[in-house]
Amino acid sequence: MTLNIYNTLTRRREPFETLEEGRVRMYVCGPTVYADAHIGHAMSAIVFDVIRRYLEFAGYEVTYVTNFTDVDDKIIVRAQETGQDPFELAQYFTDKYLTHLSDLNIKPADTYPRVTSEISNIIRAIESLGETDYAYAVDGSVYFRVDKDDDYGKLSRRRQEDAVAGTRVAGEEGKENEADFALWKGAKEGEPSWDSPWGAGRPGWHIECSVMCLHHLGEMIDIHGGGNDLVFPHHENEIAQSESLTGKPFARYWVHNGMLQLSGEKMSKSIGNLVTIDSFLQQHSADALRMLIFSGHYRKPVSYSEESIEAAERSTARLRGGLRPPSGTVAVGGKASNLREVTESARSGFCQAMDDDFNTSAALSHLFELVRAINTARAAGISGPFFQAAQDTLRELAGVLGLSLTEPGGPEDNVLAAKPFIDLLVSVRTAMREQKQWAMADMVRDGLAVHAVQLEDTPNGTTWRIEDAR
RNA sequence: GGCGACGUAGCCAAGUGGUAAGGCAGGGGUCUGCAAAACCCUGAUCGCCGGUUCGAAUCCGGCCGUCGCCUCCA
Repeated sequence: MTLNIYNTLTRRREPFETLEEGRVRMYVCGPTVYADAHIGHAMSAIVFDVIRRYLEFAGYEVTYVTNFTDVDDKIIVRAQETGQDPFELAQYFTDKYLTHLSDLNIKPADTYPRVTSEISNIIRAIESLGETDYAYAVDGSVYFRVDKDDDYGKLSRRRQEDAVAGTRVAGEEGKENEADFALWKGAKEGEPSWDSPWGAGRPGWHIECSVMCLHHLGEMIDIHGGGNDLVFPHHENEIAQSESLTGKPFARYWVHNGMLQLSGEKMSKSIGNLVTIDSFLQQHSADALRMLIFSGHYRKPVSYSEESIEAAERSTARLRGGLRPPSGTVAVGGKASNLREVTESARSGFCQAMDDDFNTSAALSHLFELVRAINTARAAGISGPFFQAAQDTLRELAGVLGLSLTEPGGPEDNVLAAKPFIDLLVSVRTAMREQKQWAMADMVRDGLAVHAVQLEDTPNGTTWRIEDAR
C-alpha cells in the first residue's frame, strides 16, 4: 500500500517518497489579506489540511507552513480607499482568517510566516540572485532575468513566447525582457516601504514564498501546494527563484487544487461571485463544506450552489447518524461479526482510496458502507466491543478527513438554555402517549419541529435533536 | 491565439481496457399509534462521430460543449 500523488511538475501520479525518512516538509500558499476570505480560499485550506492529516495518519511527521501575503498592491489600494493603515488592514484580515481556519476545523500550521517579518531574508535572497546575474536592478526595482534560467516554464509547460504574447505589464518599464518579473518593487509616493540596497521598496509577490520556504523548511521541500490558478506565474516564478538561488530542485511534489465555482465560474474576488466564509458559516456547517469538497476530486472544479451544499449537509447528517448509541445488548453472533468485517474492509478501502491521490470521494463511499453496517447492527440490537470498534473507526476515519461529526454548532449553543424546557415537553408528551392521547402528543411534536427540534420515538424512549442550522 | 482540464443516471460524483462505487432527491416496502430515523427494493451503457482491440466510459483521431491559466487570484 503506497501513497501516490499527482505531481503537476511531471503531470502524472508518482509514488510518494520523502526527502527525509518519515518526515514531510510542506508549504501551502496562503491568501493575500486585503478583504474577507471566501469559501474558495477555504476549499484550498481544507484540501491541504486533509492531505496533511492523511500523511500524519499514515505515520509521517509533517511540518506544515502556510503564509500570509501582508504587503502588496491590493492591500495598499484598499488601505488608501478606506483611509486605513495598510499594516493594520492586513493584520485585521490575517486575524480574521486565522479564526476562520479554526472554525473550519483546519489544523494549525507549524508556522505562519508573513512577508513583513521576512524582509531582511528577502533582501538577502535578492542580493544573492544579483550576484549570480539572475537578477538586475532598474530604477530602484529588481527583476528576475528569465532568459538566464534554462528550464523556466517547466511547471506550467509554457514557452516564453506564449507567455509574452499579448501581455504588457504597466509600470515596469526598463525590463530587459517582457517575461522578467519583479523581485523588488521600488516604492512610489506614500507606499509602505523598507530600505534596501536599491532604495526604498517592497518585495515582489513571488520572492516571498521562495524565501519563506527556504527559511522555515529548507532548500528542498517535499510538497508545495496551492490553488491551480497559482501554477503560472506564481509557482513557476518561485521555482525559478528558488532553484537559481540554491542550485537544487525546490519542491518534489507540486500539488494543486481545482477551483470552487459559483454559477459556472471560478469564485473570485475580482469577478465578485463569492460567498464569504463568514456568511457561509452563518448558514452551514464546516463539515458540510468538507463533504461538498470531498464528494469530488480535489484537482477538479467543484460547483457550489444552495442545492449542492444542502445535499452535502444531509449526507453529513447521515454520517453523523452512524454515531448514534446502540439500542440493544447483543454483543456477539453473526450480525456482530459481520459488523467487524465491514469495519475492517471500510478501513482498508478508505486507505486504498486515499492512497490513490487522495480520492476522497471513493474514501467516503467506504464510510457510508460502514454507517450502513452500523445502523443495521444497531437495529439488530448489537452493542459491545464490535459496535464500539465500528463507531471508533468511523470517528477516526472521519477525523482524518477533518470531519467533526458534531451536531450543528451555532444553534445548539442557543438551544442549551431551552434544553430543560424541551425535556419537560418531551416527558409530558410521553405521558400523553402512554394514555394514547395521540392528537395532543402530535401537537407537541409538530410544535417543537417548527423550532427545529426533531423528536424521534424509539423503543427506548423519545430522543430529540436539532434538525438544521437554519 | 497559446497552454491545460473536463463532459458518467433528475442533481453531485468515483471509476483509465473486461459488461458502471457512493451521496442527495424520487418511487415502492418493512418498522411506527402516526411520524422521524433506520433498513430492504427500485434507475444510467458513460457528449457526438469514427478508429484500435476478442472486448472501451476507460486507448487514438475528429467534432460539439463547459471551465481554468496566459493580468491580481486559493
